[in-house]
Amino acid sequence: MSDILAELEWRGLYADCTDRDALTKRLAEGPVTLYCGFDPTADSLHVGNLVPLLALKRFQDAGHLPIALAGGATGMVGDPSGKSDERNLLTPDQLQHNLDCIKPQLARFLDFTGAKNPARLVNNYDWTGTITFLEFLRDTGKHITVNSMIAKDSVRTRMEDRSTGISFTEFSYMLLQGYDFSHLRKTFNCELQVGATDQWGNITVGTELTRKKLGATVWGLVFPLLTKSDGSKYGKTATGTVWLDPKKTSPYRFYQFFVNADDADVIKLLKTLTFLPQAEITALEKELKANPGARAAQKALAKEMTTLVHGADAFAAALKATEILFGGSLDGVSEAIFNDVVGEVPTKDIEKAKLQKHHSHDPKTNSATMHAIPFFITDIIVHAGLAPSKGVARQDVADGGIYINNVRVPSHTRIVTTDDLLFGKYLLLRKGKKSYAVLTAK
RNA sequence: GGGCAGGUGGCAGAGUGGCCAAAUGCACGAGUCUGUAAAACUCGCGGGCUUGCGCCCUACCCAGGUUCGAACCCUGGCCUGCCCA
Repeated sequence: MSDILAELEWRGLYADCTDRDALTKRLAEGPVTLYCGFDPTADSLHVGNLVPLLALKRFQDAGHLPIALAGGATGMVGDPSGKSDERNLLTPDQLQHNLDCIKPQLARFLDFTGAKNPARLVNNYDWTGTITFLEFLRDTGKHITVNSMIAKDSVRTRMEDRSTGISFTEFSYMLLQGYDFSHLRKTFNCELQVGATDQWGNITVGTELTRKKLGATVWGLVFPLLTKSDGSKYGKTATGTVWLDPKKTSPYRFYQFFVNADDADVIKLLKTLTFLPQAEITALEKELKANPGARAAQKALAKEMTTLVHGADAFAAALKATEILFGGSLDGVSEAIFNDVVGEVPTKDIEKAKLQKHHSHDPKTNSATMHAIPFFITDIIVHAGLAPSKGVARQDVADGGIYINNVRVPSHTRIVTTDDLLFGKYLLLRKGKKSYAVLTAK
């Protein structure tokens, strides 16, 4: 059994542990059952969830038994950790939907079939949902003092915040999560809970509760929050969160997200998010230093992540689309090749009838009055989702940031016609350097 | 239940009767430079119309009111914090 803690530490995944020496010893003795919880706050996991999720896999690969916990109960309450505002409660329907979406995502990365150390997927609603309030107060609440609860960072920051405060509901969250730990210890002999550092307070409630209720020693281990070099949270882009669900974030976008990693972040990301061995990452680090322009590390990262999350085929398709779009001129690109791009980048349909060729293309003559509803470039951009409004689209064109088929659009009075279609049906739009969209004329 | 403070754009935070679509910072978008990087610099950043000057609409918790005119004053709500009971 390899030294998983050392491995995690090298990868920058070790932030803190409730008792490192004891845990190290215990891990060396044999397989340990461990768990990590994921609350169904959205209908998909996102890149930020990957660190703890992949950590479960790392443990499994090292011979331990991971439990992925879907927070059907905790999700009903809302974790105040790291949140500056009280959150709106999700409706039971939303929760159930989110839960249904997240479960397969959790299952995807773990092996449930192995004979030796199969993974488990549980839902804490199954054991929390039936507990009565009084039972909870007597059997669980009694063990934890409010004094210690108030001292937790997640609570204190909210208590110090002059404008929001914290509701009793969210305040109680840590007890619920702590209860999970003791329950899992009792039913599955789960001895370790892992999570991001913002879970530290919740985890220690669990270890304390387990000790007091069961007289058992369990451990907590936390990973650093995934942050960028500037300290901001990772996994958010301009367009929003990078989701694991391909319907919410296409594999192409997913790939692009990682290809765009900063030099300052990419090595850290390789360590924390991939399973690439140490030697390979060290080599990439050297390569990055020697020849940063080649961005080999970013490409390797994007490849690993896309393959891991979406599979080899999706990666191949994303790569192909990338090579075409970022390969320079579109000249000489055949329809067959271009077809590979369609569907990889965001695609929208457009009515071909409305793109009919107009007699005059001269913007100065104000063709708008001569033809029925011509398609101005600004309309097209908004339609394609590259700009939120026509005003912004107009500005983008004025800045020189809009391209049709990789040719810069000179004026927002530019009218789009069937002449612009590639292969008689596609329109390739680009905003800035790297935002692409394809419109398909039908 | 009472007293006090406060609720402004994605966030932070000015403004406290007309000069306010609202300072400043952050975030974000485009441009230049590059390497689909970072930093720097320029421009933009509620919506619509306009080549442009500019024009129109909707906005400063909600609902009313005072006023020629309100984010700003008044009344009544709702929400939050602090203190007292």
